[in-house]
Amino acid sequence: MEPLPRSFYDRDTPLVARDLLGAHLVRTLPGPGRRQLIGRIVETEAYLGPADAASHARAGRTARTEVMFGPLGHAYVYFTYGMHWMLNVVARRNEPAGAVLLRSVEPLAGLESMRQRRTGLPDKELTNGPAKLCQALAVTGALNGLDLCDAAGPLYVAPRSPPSDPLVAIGSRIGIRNVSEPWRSLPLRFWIEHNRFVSR
DNA sequence: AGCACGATTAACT
DNA sequence: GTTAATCGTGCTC
Repeated sequence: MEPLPRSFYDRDTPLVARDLLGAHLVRTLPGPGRRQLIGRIVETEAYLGPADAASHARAGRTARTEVMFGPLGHAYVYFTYGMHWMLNVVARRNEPAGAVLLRSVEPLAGLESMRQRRTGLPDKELTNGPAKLCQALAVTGALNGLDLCDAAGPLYVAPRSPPSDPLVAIGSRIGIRNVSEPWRSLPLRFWIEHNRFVSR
């Protein structure tokens, strides 16, 4: 399947976050089988440039944030809470940095492999959170900086199919309670209404 | 060199 | 509803 073109990510970060809803996240596992795990993106958040107090980019250009200042459509994968990985896609326009956090996907293919990685948990908890989907799809820091516009690579993003627009709900971002206003309350979280794999 | 805290999760009362 | 787990990052001294 064709990946979303790099130009898709060359727009205001919130627009990209909204339009990623329904798109497919395709993870090709290493090894002879090249088994594919697929998740439909159902929840995202936009993180803007250095002015955004909730974004890691607030620290400016550092070793950690470097990817967010780099080429569009690449993966920003970071480690947090001493145990979790989070996956973002670099997207921005007229901003020095910007990325979309993928918060939840709906499992479409490779469920057996996801269950293996998420042992003992019910299917509805497989990928309904940013760290959960990384664990289910075997996304770690090894994929940081990866080009997500390359379908031959281990991870890429494909357009939604069918291409019809999903019903989108909008709210404030999660997990940033210590962040100053207005950043804490900006409507930068997007999810597909009524989807059962949205977090919370 | 030390420290506070985090774009979270799972388990618990 | 609360809390432990667990460590990289950025900031202060």
